[in-house]
Amino acid sequence: MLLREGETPAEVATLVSGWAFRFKLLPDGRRQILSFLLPGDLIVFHSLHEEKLNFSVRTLTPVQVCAFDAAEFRSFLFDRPSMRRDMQVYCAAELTAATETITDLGRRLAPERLARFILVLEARLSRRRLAEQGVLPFPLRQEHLADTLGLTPVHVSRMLTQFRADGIVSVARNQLVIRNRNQLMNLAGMAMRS
Amino acid sequence: MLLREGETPAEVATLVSGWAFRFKLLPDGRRQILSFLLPGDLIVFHSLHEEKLNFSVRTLTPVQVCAFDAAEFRSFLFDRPSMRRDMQVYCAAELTAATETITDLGRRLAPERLARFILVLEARLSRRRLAEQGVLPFPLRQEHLADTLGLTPVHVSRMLTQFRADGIVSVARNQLVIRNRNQLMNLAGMAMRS
DNA sequence: CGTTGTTTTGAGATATGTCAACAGGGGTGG
DNA sequence: CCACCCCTGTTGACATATCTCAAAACAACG
Repeated sequence: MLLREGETPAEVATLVSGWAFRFKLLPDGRRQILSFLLPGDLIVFHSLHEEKLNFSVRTLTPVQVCAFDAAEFRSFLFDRPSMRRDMQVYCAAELTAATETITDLGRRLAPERLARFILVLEARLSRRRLAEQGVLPFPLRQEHLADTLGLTPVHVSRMLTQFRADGIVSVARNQLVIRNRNQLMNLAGMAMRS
Repeated sequence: MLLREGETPAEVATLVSGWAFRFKLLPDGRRQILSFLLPGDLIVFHSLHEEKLNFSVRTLTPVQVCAFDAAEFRSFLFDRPSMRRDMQVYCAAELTAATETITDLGRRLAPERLARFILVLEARLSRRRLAEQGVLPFPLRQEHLADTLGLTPVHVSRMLTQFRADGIVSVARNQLVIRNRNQLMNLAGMAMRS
């Protein structure tokens, strides 16, 4: 466990290696995973300018982080125009991602959500050269998928076995392979317009 | 209709009076409302630093807007430290709101979602002195509620009549009154500690 | 090899969706 | 001022996606 909702961390950190995820816990134990953090991501970016963290963060694999003093980091950002620009872009990107997630959870069915999740994860990993040719590292348990997609672990299991049966993906321990990208994109409602 | 997804608006605007909402439309017609814009809100804040808008915006009531040249506005922001700070705070707030919405859609049942929606709407309106004592202007049709909460209009209707029957709220044309705040907060899972 | 944590499978339950008919309200035109 | 109409909301019967519970099969791991 890296950070707990409600804290005011004195440090800001960057994920150097490994995976983590941001999530919220409801009083009755339900959990919603907000996003996964990959190498290169700023860990508390989302609450950089809030009093208190409004989510928790937890590691998924062993990680290496690189920490900065929070106040120092903020003023550093504040003073450097190029950094400032970067942060704004980063912020816009996060808002865009959140927007997509909201649409997924509010208006898409389970198989659609799963398909999109896989595709956007692959895209993020590819950009970092962590995935090639539809082969991605995949440290998530089905419970993580469930808590990300707003589903139940058993329903995730059923959909994954369905996906496998249809030859769309294969997922072994810690590795996911996209076997039929067309079909996956169809399911995701991402038609290829040439 | 104010703005369409995919556009690159040359102007940035502030909502002076009236209500609008941001939403995404899926190819098959499903719609997800992302947020409502109230007087004082920046209309394209969420895509201020993106190439293209990744959502559409539409008015809910007649509105007055105050427009600025986008490029000018950006450099204005960029140069003024106090403005910059404001934007960062605004951005953090939006991210926090998005986080809540994701949790609502992913992990809460319909009545919970509805209760919370009403309460956070009231809070936003109160801060602007647009609501007093649990009486709020309410220009939404049930279809808007449905598209916000990831539900169906008929299910929203059922829940609202239930809420009314339980004496929790009453909603007439364009006005919603919170009649039993305790019960509403319970439903919302916002227990009052102390 | 046991043990513990994860995934799979099945049967049955439930929240929410669909379809369709009806009711009310408020505008519009005659 | 009335009659009509369209839009929105309501209600009922039924359909379905997803959940729950529980057991069994697997996998990882000491």
